[in-house]
Amino acid sequence: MVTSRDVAQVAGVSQATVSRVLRDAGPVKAETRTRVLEAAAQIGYQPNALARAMRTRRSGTVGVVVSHLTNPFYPGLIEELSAELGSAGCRMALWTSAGPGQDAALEAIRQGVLDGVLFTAATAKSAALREAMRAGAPAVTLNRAMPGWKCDQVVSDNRVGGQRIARYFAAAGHQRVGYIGGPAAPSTSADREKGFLSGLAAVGLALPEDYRRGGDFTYRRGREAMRELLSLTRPPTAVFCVNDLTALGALDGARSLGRAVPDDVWVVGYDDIAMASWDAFDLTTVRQPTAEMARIAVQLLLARVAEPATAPRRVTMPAELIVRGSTAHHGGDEARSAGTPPTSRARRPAAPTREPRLARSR
Amino acid sequence: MVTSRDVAQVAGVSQATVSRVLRDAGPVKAETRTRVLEAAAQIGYQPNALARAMRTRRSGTVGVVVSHLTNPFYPGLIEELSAELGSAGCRMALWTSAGPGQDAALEAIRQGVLDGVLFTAATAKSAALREAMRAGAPAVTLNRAMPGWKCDQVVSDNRVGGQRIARYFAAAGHQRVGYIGGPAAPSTSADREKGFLSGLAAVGLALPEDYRRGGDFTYRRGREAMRELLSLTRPPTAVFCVNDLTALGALDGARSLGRAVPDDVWVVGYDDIAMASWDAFDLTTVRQPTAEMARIAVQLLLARVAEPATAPRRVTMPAELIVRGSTAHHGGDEARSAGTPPTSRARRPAAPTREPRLARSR
DNA sequence: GGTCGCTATGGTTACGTAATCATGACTACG
DNA sequence: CGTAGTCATGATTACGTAACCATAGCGACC
Repeated sequence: MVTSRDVAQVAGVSQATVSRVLRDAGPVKAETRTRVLEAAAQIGYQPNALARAMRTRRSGTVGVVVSHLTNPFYPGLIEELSAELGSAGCRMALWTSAGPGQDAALEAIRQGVLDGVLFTAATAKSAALREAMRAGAPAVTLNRAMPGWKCDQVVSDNRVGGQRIARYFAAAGHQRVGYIGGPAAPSTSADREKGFLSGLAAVGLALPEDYRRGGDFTYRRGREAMRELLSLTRPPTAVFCVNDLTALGALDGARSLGRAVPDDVWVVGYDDIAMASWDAFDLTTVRQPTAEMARIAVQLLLARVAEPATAPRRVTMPAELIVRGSTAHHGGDEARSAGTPPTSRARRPAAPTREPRLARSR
Repeated sequence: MVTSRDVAQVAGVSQATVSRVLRDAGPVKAETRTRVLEAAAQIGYQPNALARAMRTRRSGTVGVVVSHLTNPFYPGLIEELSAELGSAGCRMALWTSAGPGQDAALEAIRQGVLDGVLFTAATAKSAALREAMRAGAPAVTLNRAMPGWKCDQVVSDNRVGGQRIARYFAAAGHQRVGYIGGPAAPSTSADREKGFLSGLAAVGLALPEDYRRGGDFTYRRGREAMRELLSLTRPPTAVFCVNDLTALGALDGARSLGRAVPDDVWVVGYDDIAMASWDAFDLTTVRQPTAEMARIAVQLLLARVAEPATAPRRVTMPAELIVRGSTAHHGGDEARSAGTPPTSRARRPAAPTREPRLARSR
């Protein structure tokens, strides 16, 4: 391994001067500087990041914890985080909270490997996480509101998002609306549900227990839950699903029973994952400004790493309703007046009737 | 920060003894050991991973480079890699090769931050990568065959996978078959295409230029390419798409022109991503043993980190045809009798060219 | 009973860098 | 012309751990 001492020897200066040149810190004569840089290039010197990290107590690595990568919402977010961290000169260590991911990330931070952690899967459940944040570990929760927690938080306004869908349904004249939810712990599902319920209440609609199904953010559960809803004697005519994956399952569930979307039932999701705009689904959904959120989360985290003592900050971003073919068909006019930006009104193909697919051949 | 010296002081021993106890190395009296462990627990000692890494020249972090996370094939792979690395006590640093990902990973390895790198997006294009491997950087390519490269490689048999689909089409009596490919550089698309072509040739079928479209692994391009194919005066009756994402686009493209799948046209993909089994697609595809591949890749990499001088190894795994509704419907009987019976034969022990050694120790 | 060999431990150093301290040369200024 | 201040640089130390070396104690064996 070639070290800064080797560079110093070749350039005929001391190691301290090499360090000064490479960090661009402290006074150094222009001629010396070029001599050092040339020597470094000549012998192919690469500073040892570990030694540097140990001395500066900054590793240049940030941890990211996601719940399930198989929910396509996260890969998109991670790509944006990756780009953002990369342009800030940081590396990204990734954990999935399935398994010991959260704890492993916290351990890494205690061991000095990480400068900070971005949690995209935090819930109030984790005692370890709570303790770490109380202890002042540089952490930001992204896409999770942690009321009363001593950490930076970046979320989009899930409550308003839910409310908006309730108003949208009501404005289109739906009387029987359904809801397929998510796990209780994550703030995203809780807030979307609260918003949806309060929005319904505001326009005088109820959500009977029958029209309300639990879920787990998965396609499979969405499909199943929709089949349950549509098997009721008076099924809902519009269903809000807590996320897109659930909604895509719900779409397929409806079709599997021969119901047409949106003619027989409206389906709305949340997240605007890439698949939502595919022909096969053409899903109305709510888009969070993920790129912006990722950017802010990284900024907050790096700022906290640089200045750990500042008061926790919380940033809430607006969400945007994206109207597509899974709702717009019938009652389109009322819908549009309900406060949807005109840009997001999707091109609606005339004859979208998607026939239910034939059964599996097995 | 609490250090091993603090532990030593509390336990009334030397720092060297603390180190011995915590690494479980060297002789230590049982009583001393418990005293040290108690002291460590009492003052909440966590070994500093950076200092340890610097001393041992092993960081415990492995880099993973993927091309695009938005191709759902990769998230699945990453989850498996993450689990595998986690159970080996390693952390995972992630880069996407969009942007300077590859180079950043190589830089990290030179800087001592990484013990090794798993490349899932390598192509022969990257001079930096080639040079790094020639220089002996511990690296494994996963899902990429790099003929002549001096590095460990784990792939599934993409050529045989392509061949199998050709035989499957021919056995079902298809005369006009189409192909939607991928970029030229990755070995996956190249090998699948070669296999498909040679398989067609073997059964006396041709693939006219008209029936052959380039692609880029995306849904959008699959849709577009399928619409092109189906707009021909004599369109193909069966289309093989280089990966599932392309195939899902192709499915939607066919439907957007009012063609029924599989009655009007068969569609086959490659990868068996989660969505392939969704109702809306029900896609026939080829499944690679990704979990196994991930496991072997991690083993190979860790083995090479431990013993860098060994000769590069290459492991090829068999792939399995998964028949679903996007093909089996018409001519299902011929297909099944003459071609590849669904699971039984597909899982035929095709004898990996190299035995996966190193059984899991769990 | 002296030497060998093993156990258990402490002292010391090395890893490669950044930060601190020290020093000499030079400039500015009264 | 003397002194204060800045510039450019070298010497030294510290970061926290693991590895190496030294040594004391102790039993065994011929």
